[in-house]
Amino acid sequence: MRETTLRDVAELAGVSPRTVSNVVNGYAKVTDATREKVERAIAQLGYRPNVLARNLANGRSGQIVVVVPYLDTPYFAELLQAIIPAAREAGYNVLVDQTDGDPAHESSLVGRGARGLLFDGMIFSPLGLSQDDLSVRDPALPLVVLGERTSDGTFDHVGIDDVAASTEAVGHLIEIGRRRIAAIGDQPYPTGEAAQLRTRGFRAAHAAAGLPVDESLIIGTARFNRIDGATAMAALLDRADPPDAVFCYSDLVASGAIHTLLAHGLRVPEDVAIIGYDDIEDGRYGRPTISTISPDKGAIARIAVERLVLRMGSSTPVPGVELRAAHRLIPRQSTIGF
Amino acid sequence: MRETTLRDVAELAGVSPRTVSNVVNGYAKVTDATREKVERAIAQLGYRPNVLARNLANGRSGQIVVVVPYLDTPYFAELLQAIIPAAREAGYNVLVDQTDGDPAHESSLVGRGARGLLFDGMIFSPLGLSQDDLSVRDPALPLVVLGERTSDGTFDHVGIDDVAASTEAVGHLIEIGRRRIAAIGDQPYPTGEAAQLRTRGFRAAHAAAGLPVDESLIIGTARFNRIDGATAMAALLDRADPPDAVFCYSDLVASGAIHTLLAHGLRVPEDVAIIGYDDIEDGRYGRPTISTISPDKGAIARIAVERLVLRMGSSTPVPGVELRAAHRLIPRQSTIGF
DNA sequence: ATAGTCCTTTGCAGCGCTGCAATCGCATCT
DNA sequence: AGATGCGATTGCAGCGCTGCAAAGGACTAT
Repeated sequence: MRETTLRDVAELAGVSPRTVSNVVNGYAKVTDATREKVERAIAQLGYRPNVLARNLANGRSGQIVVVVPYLDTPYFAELLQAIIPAAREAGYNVLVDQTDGDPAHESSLVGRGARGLLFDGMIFSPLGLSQDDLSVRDPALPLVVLGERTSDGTFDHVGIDDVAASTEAVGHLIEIGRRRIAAIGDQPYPTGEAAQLRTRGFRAAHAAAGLPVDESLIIGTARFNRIDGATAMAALLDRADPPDAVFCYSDLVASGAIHTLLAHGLRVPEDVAIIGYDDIEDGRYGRPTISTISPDKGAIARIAVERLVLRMGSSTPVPGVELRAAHRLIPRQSTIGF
Repeated sequence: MRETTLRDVAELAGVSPRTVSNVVNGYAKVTDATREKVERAIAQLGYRPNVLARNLANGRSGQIVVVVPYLDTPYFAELLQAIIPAAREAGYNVLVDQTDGDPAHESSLVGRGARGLLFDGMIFSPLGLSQDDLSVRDPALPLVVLGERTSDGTFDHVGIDDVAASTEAVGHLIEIGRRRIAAIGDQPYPTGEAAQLRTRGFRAAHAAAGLPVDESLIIGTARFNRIDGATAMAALLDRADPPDAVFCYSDLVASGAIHTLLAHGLRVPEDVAIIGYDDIEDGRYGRPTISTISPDKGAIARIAVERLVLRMGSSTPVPGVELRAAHRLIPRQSTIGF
């Protein structure tokens, strides 16, 4: 049994298919009488537009793809959670893809031949991809990049001011009287741009307060996971001169660090104050709750979708811009106590 | 500038469009000579098939949608992480949707008129949806349901044997000598089927060991999050007779419970043993690592996709079946120590 | 040499919808 | 009455691809 088509509806309603199309799309001027007739026919036949055909006819798919490194990282999951409704509101469906941070996979996605025309645009949050890889992409694909990149002028970039945010975070630790402050999460290599910006903020805050930086307190980690935080914190505690505060490059790292501290019988924040980054939901409910830098995820999602829609709608190239979403410092129990 | 089409390639290669199509799709018999000619033309023009047109022509979109209640729940994120590659291997793209557990949203998705023909099938992990809601859905939509439901015969259901798994989990606690065992996560109302199965296993394990069940040790929670576990555990510790072990209905709940225990200066598992459910990544790296029931997520994903593909490919109704993926008990530090 | 066989290649038509521009019908104006 | 204007409706053609069945070509068998 065939699905009912526009033509079927038109026949029943006694109008042309084109008019039915107009009704369905709310186009143009249609008399109330005609509209009603058509709508009755639609209801009677249970007509549902064939999205595929519509897409082909007007050359767009109405879908955008959001590419993240890991779906199971709370930050990305929460971001996605914000992007999906924003995109839907703009009339787009969201396809999700994950790359596992694999550079090959990441560049195959932005590169030519991707997946044909299944999506009209892409919101991409690269991880293992360096700046160069982004430049060899298909220039026709509307692209908005999230995170710590800089636009080469052919795509938009949305992020928060990481250096400023990190400076605030560390400044907060200094303000509450801490003097031996560690940093967990540095990644001093090409694909570690995000981490490096945070390290820069770490230094800036020290400089602003006239404090020296103990380089040995900057601990590198391969990723920003709980286990990384837990391990790094354990290493810090093994030292003769453990820190009295730690700036963690993600809330997951902070969570791992806190875990280690509690397991060692230390108190947070009394013995060691901890501040994280990302403001994931877990951090709001743990014990202690985690002080953090909260990027405005709703704004990031909204801005990203808005820009992407703009790009997709334009027939001429849109110059790439740098866009900043707001962030704020949220002091919680892990720095200011109960 | 138009994208190059099949016709352009055909012209350049000096063959018919149909032959180019055959080459692109690896169809039928094509001479090596012809194939090579065509492939050269494709490369020269940078031709990419228009997926939209292909979809329209053969009446399928090549996409399936996976609907989960929350994207930011690790269990769902990990499941999705398994489903996406499995679907891709079968030639399908994955659309992701989340319902926030909202019954209205959930039923609008499975109901008629959903999103037209944008997806060929759906893998659905309902939460707030009761059995009845599932039955009023569009019968033409191939559907595979995950979790703790039972099929009404028009769709497939994939899950693990929750009662057996829960029985094993609690049996393990009994085996290591615990006698006052609590359960955190019960949901004694219509949409709490998953929870109820676990409670049933909890009772079964007690019965098998000839132990009485202390009803007051069965704690209900609204969701399966960390905060729920933390709160419930705190309540248990306030009692005059706290438990010596807890069966948590998810690893997140377990994680929250452990957090509370450590914060109270108690030791896990020495003072209180904890076992979770889901085997999420966090549980493998925390401290202590969390003993858990590990559903074979890879198998769930594979089976779900396989069945869905079968349904989508069949023109006649496929009877719905109940499918079970394997699970296993993984004892870790939170029950057997370091 | 002719018929028969088998494999490769082709042409046609159409998936269901929409952009475009033409057309129709009606009311208003001179 | 005829001309003019304007909004509502329509027809055409085509988006780019594939299913189908038939045509073509090369080769073998008689």
